[in-house]
Amino acid sequence: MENSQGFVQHITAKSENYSQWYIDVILRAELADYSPVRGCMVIRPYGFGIWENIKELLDRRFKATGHKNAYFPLFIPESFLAKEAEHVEGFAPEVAWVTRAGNEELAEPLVVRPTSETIIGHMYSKWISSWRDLPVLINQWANVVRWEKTTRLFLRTSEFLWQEGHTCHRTQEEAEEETLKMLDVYRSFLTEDLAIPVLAGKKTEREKFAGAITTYCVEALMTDGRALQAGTSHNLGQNFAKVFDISFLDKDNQLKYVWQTSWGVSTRLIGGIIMVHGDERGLALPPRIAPIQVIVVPIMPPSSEETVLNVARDVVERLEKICRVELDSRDEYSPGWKFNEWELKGVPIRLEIGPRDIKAGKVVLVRRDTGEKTDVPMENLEDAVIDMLNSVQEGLYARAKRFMDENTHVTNDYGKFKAIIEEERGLIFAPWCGSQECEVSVKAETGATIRCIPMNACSKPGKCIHCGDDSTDWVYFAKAY
RNA sequence: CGGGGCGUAGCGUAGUUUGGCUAGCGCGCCUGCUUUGGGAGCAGGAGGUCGGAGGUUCAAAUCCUCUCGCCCCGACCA
Repeated sequence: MENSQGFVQHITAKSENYSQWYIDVILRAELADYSPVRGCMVIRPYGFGIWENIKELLDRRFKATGHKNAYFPLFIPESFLAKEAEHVEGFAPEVAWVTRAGNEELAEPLVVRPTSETIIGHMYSKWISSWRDLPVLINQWANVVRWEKTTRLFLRTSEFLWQEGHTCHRTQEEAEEETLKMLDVYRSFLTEDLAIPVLAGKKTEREKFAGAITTYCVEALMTDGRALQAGTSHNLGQNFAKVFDISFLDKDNQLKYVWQTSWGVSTRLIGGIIMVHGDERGLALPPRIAPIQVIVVPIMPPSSEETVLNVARDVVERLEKICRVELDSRDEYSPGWKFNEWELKGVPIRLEIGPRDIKAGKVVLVRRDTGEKTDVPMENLEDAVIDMLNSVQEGLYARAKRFMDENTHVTNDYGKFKAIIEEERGLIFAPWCGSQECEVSVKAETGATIRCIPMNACSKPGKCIHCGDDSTDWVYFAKAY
């Protein structure tokens, strides 16, 4: 496939077939590949590099808010999952079972964790006995398994990587505070590090986590106009504390149940990055999480090959101190080929250096988001690279924010609502009466769901988009992944 | 899980309707030479049990049955 500019030849045009474009980008940029096991994917080194950067930056934010990492088992006794009624109902259809080891049937079947509330709850009940043991602030980086009927690379796979935070608190207020704090960690992480603007809000009863009192979320808008749930933070109340008997003696000598939270983001974020920032040329990675931030492409005609390579190596050596840089000195590919390849892979900055530059004492920087080329004197190298990395990070965010703003519609006319969902998609901010009947009907009639009730509630009175009764909230609707 | 489509070399495909000898082409790959500022050129070369299993037939990529996987559109979920 060749687009009008004649650059990218190996990926489907984004404008023609978004789904195929998405898959092509992942496979061609070598982020991931299909595995021999249905619904499972292999995350290749370049894709895993993105995940490693996500982990590092998020982990730093978790540590800064007082959390510590731990690891709980992959296998959970069947009986645990069954203890919380809503929880088991929510997850039962998609759990994988281990019923046999070698030739022996297990006395109690084990489930492969779809999430770890239950086994962590069990452990917490052993560890907590006094108000002095609280709060417990633990996170785990792990894989989980949910047997999915329809899978899509990164967005929904039967096994995926994520982090799940699980905390216990002395009071309801403290748990709510933690839930919102971690939601804000996600919000700031997505906006600052992934350059993805989000809506932060609360899920409706229907959309909330199985077993939670309240689920908060960050929702992002993909460039095809569909919303993606990018992260969730749950206030679990005392639901799990009661069934796993996580209790403590409080200051007033009363035995009380703890108040819990859990929160998570997954490798799905990588799908979000692709669909928010990617373009006709392929991936475009925010510098903060790009495995390679600067790719150095030497232009080396045989006569000056040694000279150019030596200067290029010096440049790499200088840049290694301030960013993630690599040298592409492969001789078997032409410079033009490399330009396209690294653009497809979304590297934020390309640094070109050839005989002409060396003569002039400069290098050429090309930014991925705009394609703009800049000559930079050799002595300003570090400053220019740092400035440009920041500028690309901001540029990607600004572009994504503009897209989200331009694709957020406000209406209380159901006819218009249907037309928007049908024709242009995007987010629709509309009044809602609060009833599940209307929520379900809207979904059945348009395919759109309530993505969230925004945090800073809109107090403007309105009439429900569906039934016309007085609204309780203005909410965001969208078709979602 | 329902409806539709597709599996032929690493990738993209022709051939399948109407069975027939050695399965053709492009890209990529290997070797050599020339090249190098937006996917370089020439020459030579390697690579296939046609997704898998069974069946029909003198003969199967092609027909039949079953099965696995992927994609698209819906229903369900991070």
